[in-house]
Amino acid sequence: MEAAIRAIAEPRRREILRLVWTSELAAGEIARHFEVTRPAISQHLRVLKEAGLVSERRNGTRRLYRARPESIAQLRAYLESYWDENLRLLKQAAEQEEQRGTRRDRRHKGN
Amino acid sequence: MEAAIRAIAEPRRREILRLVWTSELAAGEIARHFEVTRPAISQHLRVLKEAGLVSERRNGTRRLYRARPESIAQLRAYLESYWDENLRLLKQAAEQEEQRGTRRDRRHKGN
DNA sequence: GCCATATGTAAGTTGACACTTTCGTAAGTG
DNA sequence: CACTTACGAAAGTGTCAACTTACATATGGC
Repeated sequence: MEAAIRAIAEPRRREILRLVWTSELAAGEIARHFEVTRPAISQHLRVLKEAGLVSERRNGTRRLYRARPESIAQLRAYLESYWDENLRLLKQAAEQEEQRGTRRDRRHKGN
Repeated sequence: MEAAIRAIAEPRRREILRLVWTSELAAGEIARHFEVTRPAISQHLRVLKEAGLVSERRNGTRRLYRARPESIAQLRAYLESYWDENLRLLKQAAEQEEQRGTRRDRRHKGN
């Protein structure tokens, strides 16, 4: 999961991921979309693969890559839970604040 | 935006962000939650601040940090649109595939 | 078997980055 | 005005990451 976040933090990898989202593409075809050298893309593909975000399939001399929807969904869910958990904490804090407010007059007035 | 993604790709910064999500905290208080030195946290705070994810307010000798919900929401929206846009492309591709399928018998039979 | 095609791997370079230790500085406290 | 507290800034270090240029490897066609 940690690897997945780091993987998509790199803009080029987000683009690659988008490319193989809808169709299986060979490494060379992917590389043709960019201005960097092919090995550079190869390395990005490895990062994406090790993060579980893409799958690789060999066909003849070519290697076909495609996005793995489940792992992507997992990553997405992780981030969602991050935002949501924090939002929950925020709400909770607000409620406790309110609680303290309504209870204030019950405390003995010192303090 | 790019800066924001890179900012939250770092686990420690995600933790910091979570800490200041619900309450404004001084740099020192934040640092106390971690095992690294205070300057290290100070640097993380700067990254978060430059990414717009936290705001800084000075009060006496202290600097109080707190999460900026709007920018966080923006980041979240950016990621959402990334997933959604891709999902849309995926659906579209599937539909076109289906289109091609139903139209196949209308094409003159060669090929 | 020979040659082209498609691709990963290795090694080296450069820059970024997460840290540390040291120093500077501004605000409170006696 | 010293002294402490709360910080960021500067400078140095080790590691990692995104590249590049070779090179190795596997498949397919002739």
